Amino acid sequence: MPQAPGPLQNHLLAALPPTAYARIVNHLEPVNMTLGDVLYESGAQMRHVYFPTSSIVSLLYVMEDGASAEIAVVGNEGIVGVSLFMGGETTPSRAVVQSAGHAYRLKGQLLKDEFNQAGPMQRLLLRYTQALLTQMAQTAVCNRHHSLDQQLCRWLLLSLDRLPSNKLVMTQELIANMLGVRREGVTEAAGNLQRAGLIEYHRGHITALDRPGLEARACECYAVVKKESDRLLPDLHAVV
Amino acid sequence: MPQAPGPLQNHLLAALPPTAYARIVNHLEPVNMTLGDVLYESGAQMRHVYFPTSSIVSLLYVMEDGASAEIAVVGNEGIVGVSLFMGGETTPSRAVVQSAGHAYRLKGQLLKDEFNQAGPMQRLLLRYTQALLTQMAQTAVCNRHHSLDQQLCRWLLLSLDRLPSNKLVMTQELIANMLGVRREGVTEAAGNLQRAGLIEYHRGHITALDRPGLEARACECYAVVKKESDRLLPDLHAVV
DNA sequence: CAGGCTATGTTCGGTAGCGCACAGTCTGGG
DNA sequence: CCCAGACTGTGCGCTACCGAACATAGCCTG
Repeated sequence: MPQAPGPLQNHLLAALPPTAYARIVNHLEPVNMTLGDVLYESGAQMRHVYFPTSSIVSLLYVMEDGASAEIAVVGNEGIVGVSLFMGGETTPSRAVVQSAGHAYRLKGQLLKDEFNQAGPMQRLLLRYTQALLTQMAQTAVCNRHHSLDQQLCRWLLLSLDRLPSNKLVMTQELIANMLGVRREGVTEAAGNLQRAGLIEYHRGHITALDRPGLEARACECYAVVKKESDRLLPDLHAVV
Repeated sequence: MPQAPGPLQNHLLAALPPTAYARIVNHLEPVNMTLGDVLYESGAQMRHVYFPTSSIVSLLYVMEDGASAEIAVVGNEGIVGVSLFMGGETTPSRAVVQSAGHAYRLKGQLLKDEFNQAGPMQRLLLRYTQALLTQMAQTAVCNRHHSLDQQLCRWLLLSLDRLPSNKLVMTQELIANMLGVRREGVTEAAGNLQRAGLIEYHRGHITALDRPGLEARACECYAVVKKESDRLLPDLHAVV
């Protein structure tokens, strides 16, 4: 793996004013995020929050019978562990690394202290949480109304938005877990996209070939989430 | 309609310490909520937040083609308009009165001022928002995995929890809009429940006959949301 | 008390996705 | 270099739900 990206690759950290950033920077620990790592288990107490830089984390709900569904996805635009500062301390969902890479983590108490200053960190985190809310809402709508083809496009786009390249490492089996569908269904949908020349699939490696094509094929859900994220979240001014 | 319930019928207002409550009580305006009233349109600026007392409000997402899906439901346990204090000011969803009754509303700026005191009101609203997050997440899961029968049970229970009696006024057509399914599907599912002796249905009037039976027939989603709400939200100590 | 509207019930063909079984095919480790 | 295991592709029958069309029944209003 190449040189670990700096903390400012995370948009939230990058958007903090220097004084706020200075208060926490020495407490940020770099973490290697390996595919499949479980950051939080459902209902478990969280010790840290995570600021992904080059990794992607999925928030999943796992049902009693083992079936699962992705609730939301978090990359370098966000933070994993909102329930810490929202006051609940835990959530009924699980956080799993969906795409390997790096992140910085911060002790929960330090984040809460900073949040409780009611300054820029609080404003930033709350706006991010609202974006997360929109993503969850749109996931619910999408699960209700849209075809697997469309949902796969949405999912690919959400992931691609959080990665520097147009390639992602992800088996159909894992995608099926995220989307809460059968593996065979993903095989078929991915085959459709491949035949349409939108992606190239090869044993756990997906390359997006035609991003506008994917956007055209996705349902409106992707655009809604994207637009709302762009509206709510600050631009990344300082890229280190 | 009988005597309007007092503000303390809303659990959030009731949980405020006297000093915080005193700051806003004179600004609370009673509102009559009629079935179908639209409190907020998607993307519109919100002037007020609403604290339901005896009414229920649905948060809906309406798609480009007119199809809709309920994202979450808010009753006397909560507040309508979280995006105001979360910092986004608007959301892509619509808030519609699903069950007629009363509410108190508060000017947006006053709520924001109180929220920004970073006191009990803030803690309360954030915990409520986390409960809302859980509800949305579970809606997404439920839409993915559960049968219409189960979803209808979940939906009925969520509504019944927010009403004083075991009756609700709601046509199958409206339920279908909420759940994002066909009206005929609701007819069939409701027929199943009626034949099982769980509910009685009569031209827009539903009476729950066997609540434990409904809970047994609902999917785990209802229990998850309920449990998490109970955990996150304060008990209603002062009932006026 | 007639007529119209609203709400509910029923039917029927079509389809997306499920569950299962199994067949290829790539790849890394011994 | 070879084989076990991981990954992907296919083919069934099945079910839940969709879309549309239509039938009935309660309720209100004139």
